[in-house]
Amino acid sequence: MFFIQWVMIHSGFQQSNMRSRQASILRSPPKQILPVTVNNLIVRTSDPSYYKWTQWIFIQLFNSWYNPETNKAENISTLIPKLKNFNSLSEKDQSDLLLEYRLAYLSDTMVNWCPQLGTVLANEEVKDGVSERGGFPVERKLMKQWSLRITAYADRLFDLVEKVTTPQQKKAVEEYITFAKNRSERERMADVKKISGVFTGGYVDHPFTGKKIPIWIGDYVLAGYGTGAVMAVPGHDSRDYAFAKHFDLPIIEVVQGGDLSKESYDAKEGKLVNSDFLNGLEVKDAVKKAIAAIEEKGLGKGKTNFRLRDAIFGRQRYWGEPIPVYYENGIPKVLEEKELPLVLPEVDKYLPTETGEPPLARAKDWKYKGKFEYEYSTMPGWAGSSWYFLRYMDAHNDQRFASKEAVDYWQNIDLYIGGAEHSTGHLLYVRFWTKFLYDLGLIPVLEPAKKLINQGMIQGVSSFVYRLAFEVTDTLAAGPPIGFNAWEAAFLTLKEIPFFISKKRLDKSFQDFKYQGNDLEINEILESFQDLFNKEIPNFTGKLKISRYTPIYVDVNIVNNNILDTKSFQNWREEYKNAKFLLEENGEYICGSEVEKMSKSKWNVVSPDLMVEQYGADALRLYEMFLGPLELSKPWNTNGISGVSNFMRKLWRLYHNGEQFSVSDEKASKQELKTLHKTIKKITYDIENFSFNTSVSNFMICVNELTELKSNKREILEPLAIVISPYAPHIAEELWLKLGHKESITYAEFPKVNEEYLVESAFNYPVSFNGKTRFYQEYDLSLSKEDVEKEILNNEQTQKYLEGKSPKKVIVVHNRIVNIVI
RNA sequence: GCCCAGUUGGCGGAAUCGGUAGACGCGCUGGUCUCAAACACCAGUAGGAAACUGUGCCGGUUCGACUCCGGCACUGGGUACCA
Repeated sequence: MFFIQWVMIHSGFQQSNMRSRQASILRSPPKQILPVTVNNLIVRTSDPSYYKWTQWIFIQLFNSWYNPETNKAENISTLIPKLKNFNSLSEKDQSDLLLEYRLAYLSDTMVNWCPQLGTVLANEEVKDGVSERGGFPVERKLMKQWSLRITAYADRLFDLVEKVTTPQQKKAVEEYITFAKNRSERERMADVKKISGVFTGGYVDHPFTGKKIPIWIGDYVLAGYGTGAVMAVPGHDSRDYAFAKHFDLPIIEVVQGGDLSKESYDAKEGKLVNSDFLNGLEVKDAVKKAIAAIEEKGLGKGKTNFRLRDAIFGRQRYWGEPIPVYYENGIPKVLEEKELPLVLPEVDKYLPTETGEPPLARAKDWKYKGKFEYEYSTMPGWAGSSWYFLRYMDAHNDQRFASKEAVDYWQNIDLYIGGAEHSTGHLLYVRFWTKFLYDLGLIPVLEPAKKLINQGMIQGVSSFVYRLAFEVTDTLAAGPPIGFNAWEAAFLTLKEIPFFISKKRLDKSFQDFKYQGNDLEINEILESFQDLFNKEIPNFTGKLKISRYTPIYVDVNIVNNNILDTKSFQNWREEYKNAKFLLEENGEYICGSEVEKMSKSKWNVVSPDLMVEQYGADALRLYEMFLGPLELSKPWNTNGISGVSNFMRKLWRLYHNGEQFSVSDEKASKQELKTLHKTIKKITYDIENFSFNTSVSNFMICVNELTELKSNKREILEPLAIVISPYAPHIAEELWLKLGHKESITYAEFPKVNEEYLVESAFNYPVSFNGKTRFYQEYDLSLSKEDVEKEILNNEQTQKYLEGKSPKKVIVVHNRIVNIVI
């Protein structure tokens, strides 16, 4: 099923870019890969008939608060009686007060504001304090933003005991609750080498020993961490340790196991020492006991702190669902259900206004009831995707997000497969919205999915070329003065003729982007470039100096095995048409490479379309599975696809004699049945365990064995087609029709294993000495453990390895292994 | 920095409960077919002459460790406005 989402533009000014991105998303994955296309189940979150309900859910969030007593979301009306003097407040004050409780609320949040672009930037769009696009300064700015009170659900998002969960989900939950802190703090944390800090002059009393402890401020401490308690463990935290060493502060060992004169002991394992009533306890127990003791003394209370922050819900972009809010005298109010959807208004440009308001502020006469301003920010990309699993259940309902019958019937997703990179954002919000809708009694489930698998991502292999930067020296000093034109030409040449150095040669001469030393290699480089240079400008007398190099992403489609096609490179971009290269001795230009996420900006995207054209959709499907475990990330490499393609040809041949379809109705042999049932057993196991890569291997083994047996029996080939159909649906369907069936193979029953065919009569024992396998010995399965032991000790080869000694111990694991300890 | 995952031949990977390391495929080498090439087919392919050694590194548990435990290194992902 397809899921088409908003495509956001990065920064307002690239509409054409936006169109191409949208197109590329529509194109991939190639729809032939999917066995079934259910056209009426396409869900577009950008379609008003869909986002009407996204807006509707937002209104429910606005109208709700989280009741800590019942531990669930409730309508805001149940809150009002609990608020003192609520009715005597002004309308504005009432609104402000309620906003402090609503699950969708306006708040002041810190954002990366770029005044020149007039927009808020993602952290990843900010590099070294300037915008990635355009290099404009970025400042941290406090902004009124719509936010969702996801923290109200922190306990429940983290609470794994709550009804449904799987180990995978637990893992995912842990990923959700990741560290939250703002950028400047992160930058300070990253800079751990610098140790700076100061004694404040103040002291605190130790709650248990009563000793006075001086308070220092360190740069590496997070401002938001903890709640006012003073904490430092110089013996057992490497940063605290470095800090204490630097300022010569006392370091007291409290956990045994390290050597504090040399380094900190950070491991949280070991017995406590120098800790009064905690001495002798393990760290875990000591923490519990210390918290209990603090509570007993009335000094504090144990509390679990979640590293979760409320989710900012407003975006200063055009492409997104309008937030169904208008302002009446500065008071935010939501639309009524019958007024939905609030559709995106037309604007002249997808740019912020001159005064820095979001693009929606450009819309002419876009006012609620003709007089009240709408909210100008839009919803983030994840808004629509936070509930689309529900819409699939009833995609065309215009009365409700999905009918009650549908949500009761379908419940939740059986299996959610998504990349780990989605865990933090998307999944967190889906689970939050699901719990919220459950609280309101709108859906019967607490979790969007019964099971969750984090599939690995197919990564790209980026290639780099290295451009050298030169300086011209001695232009005036050398010989007769050269004319202005020659001098200018030199600079133009440097600009217009980019010089690229091959990776291996680069590695010999450069470190950390800087040219190191004046070795032979680099002189050679200079000479060869000087030659090129002098050819370009005959009367040039200046000297070249290499200053540094810059790695540049190069389109992977013109690189093969790290070797650059230099001709194609020159044609790739106008600015490189005069490019010169310093090659390896064998005349090749070697590129640098790195494995990373596929991304247009990294020029490492390979499209599967070509693969489908060349090998077919089944081969691509099989190959993708064959690449490795579902949960592992790996770089996309098409080198092995011919293997699965060959396999499919062999499979086809089993059912054919030359061009002719040929399947016999003879009884299958024991051997053939064994091969078939072995395969059924393995594939059944693999499907249950999502181990699709080994399935493909086993189909190959099966087809190889059947080819060997020259098997073309219907009794074998018919079940085989069914077993393979989930993996290679197109070819299986075609074979199925040729086998004479009228109905699609999709409806055929999956064959069951018959263990009878798999029974063996003997086992070939690996015989090992001190754990090393030396030879094999076959024994009948009926032989008991004791008999095997007796037999093996009398074995001629055993005697050879024993060299006359008598074994200390003989271990026989029945039908598994023999190990003799000498 | 913090959180998560991974590291096995030339390459992708297999080994299901602690019990035969390298299944299957790619690549490579040699051969058959061909005037030749491609395709196809056959054989070999962790290293080493061998004894043996080998699953990122150091240590531990065990008769036995890719698998379990402790520590470390490196790579990838996330870190909240890419979705």
